[in-house]
Amino acid sequence: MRLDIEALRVLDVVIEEGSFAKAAARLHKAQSAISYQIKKLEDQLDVAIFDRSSYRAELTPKGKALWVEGRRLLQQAERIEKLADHYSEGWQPHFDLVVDASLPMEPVMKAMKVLVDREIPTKIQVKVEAMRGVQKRFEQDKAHMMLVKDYHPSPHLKPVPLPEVTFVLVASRHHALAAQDRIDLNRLLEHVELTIHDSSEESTDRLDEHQFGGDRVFFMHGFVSKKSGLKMGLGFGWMPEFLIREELISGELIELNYEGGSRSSFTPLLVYPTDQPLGKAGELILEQILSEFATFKP
Amino acid sequence: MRLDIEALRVLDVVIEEGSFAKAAARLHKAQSAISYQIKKLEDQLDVAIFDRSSYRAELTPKGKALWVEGRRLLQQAERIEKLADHYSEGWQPHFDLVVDASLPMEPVMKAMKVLVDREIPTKIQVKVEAMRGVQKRFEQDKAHMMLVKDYHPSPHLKPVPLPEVTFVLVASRHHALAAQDRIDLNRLLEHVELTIHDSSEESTDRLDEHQFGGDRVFFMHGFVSKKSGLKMGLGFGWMPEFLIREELISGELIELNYEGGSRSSFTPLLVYPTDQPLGKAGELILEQILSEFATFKP
DNA sequence: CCAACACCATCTAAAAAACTGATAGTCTAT
DNA sequence: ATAGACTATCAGTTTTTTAGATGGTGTTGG
Repeated sequence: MRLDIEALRVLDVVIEEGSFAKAAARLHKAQSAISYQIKKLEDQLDVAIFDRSSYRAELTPKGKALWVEGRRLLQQAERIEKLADHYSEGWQPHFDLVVDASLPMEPVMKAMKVLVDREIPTKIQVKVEAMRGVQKRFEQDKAHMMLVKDYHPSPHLKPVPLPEVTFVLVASRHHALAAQDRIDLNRLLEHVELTIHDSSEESTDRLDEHQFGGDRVFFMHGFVSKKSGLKMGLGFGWMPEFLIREELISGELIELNYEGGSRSSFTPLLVYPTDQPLGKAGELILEQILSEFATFKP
Repeated sequence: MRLDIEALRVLDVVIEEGSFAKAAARLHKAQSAISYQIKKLEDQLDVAIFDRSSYRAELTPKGKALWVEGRRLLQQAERIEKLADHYSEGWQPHFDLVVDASLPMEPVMKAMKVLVDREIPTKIQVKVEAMRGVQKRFEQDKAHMMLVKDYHPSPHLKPVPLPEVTFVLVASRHHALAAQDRIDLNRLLEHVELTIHDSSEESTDRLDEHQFGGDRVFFMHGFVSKKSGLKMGLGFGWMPEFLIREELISGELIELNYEGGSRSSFTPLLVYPTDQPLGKAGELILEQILSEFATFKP
């Protein structure tokens, strides 16, 4: 017979109350039951927890050390029970959110902070991916929600529109294209294009709508490195407007005068599966993200 | 009925083995006993841990999360059992050692490091005190050992001599006394004496043997601050030779030419009570400290 | 396609553990 | 001294846990 929790619970109460008898009263048990549990614990651990030589049973140093460890175990037990309670109340253990890198992170972060502050029992994971990698990750991880620029529709997926995001075609002010007027596609293709590396590996064949397909395309690993590549004049490329607002104002990055249009807007979508309920955490996250995006001004 | 460890143990084995039946085999129990324990756990926590809709019982996400928490509880339970085992093997929960500040700490530290490296289950506490504070703390805390310069003998205390420690009467080279020849006591008392504050408060009346009792005595809070006080020329005072060896060689501190003798040696003692066994940890500590002191060359 | 197998739930009876209530011994305080 | 508070222990009862048997369901391999 191995260590069991009940004995530790009894030990804890005995020490708190100061005597077996009082502990029995508090636990609504007979005093003999307390004696039994303590004796059992001592037999199991083969340690004298109480010193019976004096009148009142006194805690030995070893007993005290074991008590301290026992309390840690009881705390862990309570954690588990509380966790299970949360589950019964409709909280899920996990909530996975996949976000397209071209969307502003700030409202997502703010929404997460609100949830963290509320001490939600659900463990929330946010994964940032690019292009087709978003939906791939969403399906692969069986995630609960994604924020995307574009996605493969399905009867099981419900989209909710988010505020528009504008992309601008830019290059460094020192870049050859920066000074040119009425640039056509061929002219553009003579230069290096910077784009984001699709996080779903193999698909080098498919092109994103914000990608021209010239001979020399540099794949960057996120908008942060893409932006610094653009700033150092490595090439030209599309950038979300909210990420380069300052550089456009300061003139560090120049909006290209491209014939096909140097601006392009799209409506990002919040997508979630309808074949399973969002759950308590999901509803909250949905609500928070929508509210944060609604008030978001970059 | 509350959460119990046995159910978590069963859950863990079931998940490891992949099926109720295999878990039953490994635990030398009937398969129905496994079913019972898992069902009980699910009832207690009111959470579906396994999904029985498919052929093999599959762990649900909630079940997995609870399993992870359950394992932490099992680990804590093992900790407790192991701790109790150590106790049965003669290890004590605590070992308190009080050390006089005028003794070299290096061998003590080295001895402690050896014990820590051996991963002794006993929690060792070292407390450094000064003068009469050493024995006071020893008695007050019912410590298991002390390293002292001097102590009140008792039939229950056994002393073991340690290598000699030499005290030197010194002052800064810039101090008025530094240049003087054949200093007598009266001359000495004209100057400020630096000494260590006895850590047993009230006893301002009793003087340590290394204390002259002039009008202006500065009480420092340890040999470190005493040394810096001496170096900045605040006064004169006794210092253990091993602590100021470098300063004596460099001439930063000068050994005073005092009539009564500028050097004084004593034999520090390792003292422990004989009315209770030292225990496994105590024996080891005794052995280590003696060996470290024996080989200690400052 | 079917037979052999592996999986799990459920039932009953039996074993084990935990508890109660009573009693006795010990110590404290008045 | 005596009442009161403390714990150990015992016998008997209740509760929990287990084994063993059975049945339904799904898988696998000839």
